Amino acid sequence: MGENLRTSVWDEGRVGYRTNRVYFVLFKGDLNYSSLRRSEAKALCNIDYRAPMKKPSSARRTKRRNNPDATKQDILNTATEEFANYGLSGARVDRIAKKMRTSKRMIYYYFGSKEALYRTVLEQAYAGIRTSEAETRLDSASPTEALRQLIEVTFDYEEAHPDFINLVSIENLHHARYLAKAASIRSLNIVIIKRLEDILARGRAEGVFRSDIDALDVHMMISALCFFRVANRHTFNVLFSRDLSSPRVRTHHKRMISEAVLRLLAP
Amino acid sequence: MGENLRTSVWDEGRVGYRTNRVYFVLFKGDLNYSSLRRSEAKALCNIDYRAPMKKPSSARRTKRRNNPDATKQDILNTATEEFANYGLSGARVDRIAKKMRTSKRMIYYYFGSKEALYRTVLEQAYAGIRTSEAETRLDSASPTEALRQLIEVTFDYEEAHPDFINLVSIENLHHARYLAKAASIRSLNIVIIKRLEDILARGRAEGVFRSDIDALDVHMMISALCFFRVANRHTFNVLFSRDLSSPRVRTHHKRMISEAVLRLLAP
DNA sequence: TGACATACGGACCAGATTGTACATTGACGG
DNA sequence: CCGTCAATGTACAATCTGGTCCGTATGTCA
Repeated sequence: MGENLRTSVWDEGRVGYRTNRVYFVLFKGDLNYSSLRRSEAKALCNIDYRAPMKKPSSARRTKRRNNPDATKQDILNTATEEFANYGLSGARVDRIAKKMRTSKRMIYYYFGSKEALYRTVLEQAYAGIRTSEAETRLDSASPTEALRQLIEVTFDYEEAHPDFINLVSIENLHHARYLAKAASIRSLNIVIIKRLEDILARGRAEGVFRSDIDALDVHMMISALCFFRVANRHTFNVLFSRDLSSPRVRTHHKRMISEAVLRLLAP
Repeated sequence: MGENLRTSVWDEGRVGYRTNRVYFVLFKGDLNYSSLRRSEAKALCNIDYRAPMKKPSSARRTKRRNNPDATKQDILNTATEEFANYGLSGARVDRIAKKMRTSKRMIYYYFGSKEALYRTVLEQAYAGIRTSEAETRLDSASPTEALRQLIEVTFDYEEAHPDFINLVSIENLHHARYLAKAASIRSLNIVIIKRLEDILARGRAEGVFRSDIDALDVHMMISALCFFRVANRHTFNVLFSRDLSSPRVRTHHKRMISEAVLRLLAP
């Protein structure tokens, strides 16, 4: 390569960091070309290489406070919003960095890569809904009332967390590849199924629920009805001019969904 | 620009199309830089500009067949798959080009930009499902039977077209921004609502349907239940180990969904 | 107080990706 | 045949973007 290469740099030209000059090189002998790194250029051209290094803009330079936990959570919160809005490929690390109080460097310091950050965001989001469900107590009531309460909790949570809904949609577009790597999530989700099974068993014993529809079916049905309203509200609104997030519609649908599930479960 | 610019080209250098040489330029006076176009370089440097032109690799050079319509449709089909699998930002124009029988150039020739291509793909996909629905005749039967048939048609179509489902999810992540630009789509979708209204009206007249749930509610419910099974099958499978696309589950759910809607509508 | 590990900032690199410049080739009317 | 224009192929160019280099600051423990 060396002998096939010739370089030329302007008079008074310094090839270096933040200089006003830009240099270019020519190759002979093949179709490929490439610009040189500064270090290569330095060696090849024997240029005075002085990195000017900015003066730290003295004025508005607040004292740095080390706070690893806050930094980490700041990154996660900002990233959740970014990934939920733009997807994994659409999300921009630079944009996350700009919105944070810290720098892009820290994303890589704490999470290693964009993909790893996405995975962490996903895990945190799933943990959110499941622990929220787990915290609501509803054992006392009748099976019918317990089920209605469970439905309403799901409805309310999904209404209140469109970011989570988006993340689930996005993850499905990825064939749940990243979710599959988060083993912890699975055990969290078993809980809600166990709970549903419990309610269903009680209802069947009392003769108020049929037995050819199992807990997973019911969970799917509840999820489907609640999820769609949030996930697809934009296309629905564009196509049919009905705003699914308006209070009136929300109240109506909340009752309707409960009723649909309960009616279906009647023997 | 002219006076701030100095150029240099190698001895015996021809700056031109497919030449072995590459030229570089230096700017003075500001931080920006840019390489020159060939044509600019030609003018500025007074270089002998002779485009060498590749010899057409004689051997495997099949005769070109002009076929604009086929080319266009080839692009659209390939792009549909790509966008459905990767989303708008995740899709790669180069990857589409590679899968096609034609070149990337043609995408820009016919569609202008990646985004415009996406918009066309979206319109075509929506047109697909609505015309498919419009083609099924189901006026003869009783309201209950007509509704059941409509549900099953929707169910079957969405099962058979996961690409369409993905595109809808993707479009919702974009807040339906691109769908909103496709005015034609809206009128297509009104048709199915009109049809539902018709069935509901007949059913109410016969006293078999309640009247506090309207066509849009019913459409949402049907869509939600059918859509979720396809859209969220991956996360569902990972979390609960139930394959929603298996024939057994499909049959079960198809019946269950019809029943859920019909039971809800009963007075 | 000073050494060491952890936390941090910002320029900048390298490769990926969209889009374009510029050429040739095919089809078709005259 | 020949001019013209739509259709097509190839090699770039411009830019965007994930990720890293290298240097500095902060805290803490002996």
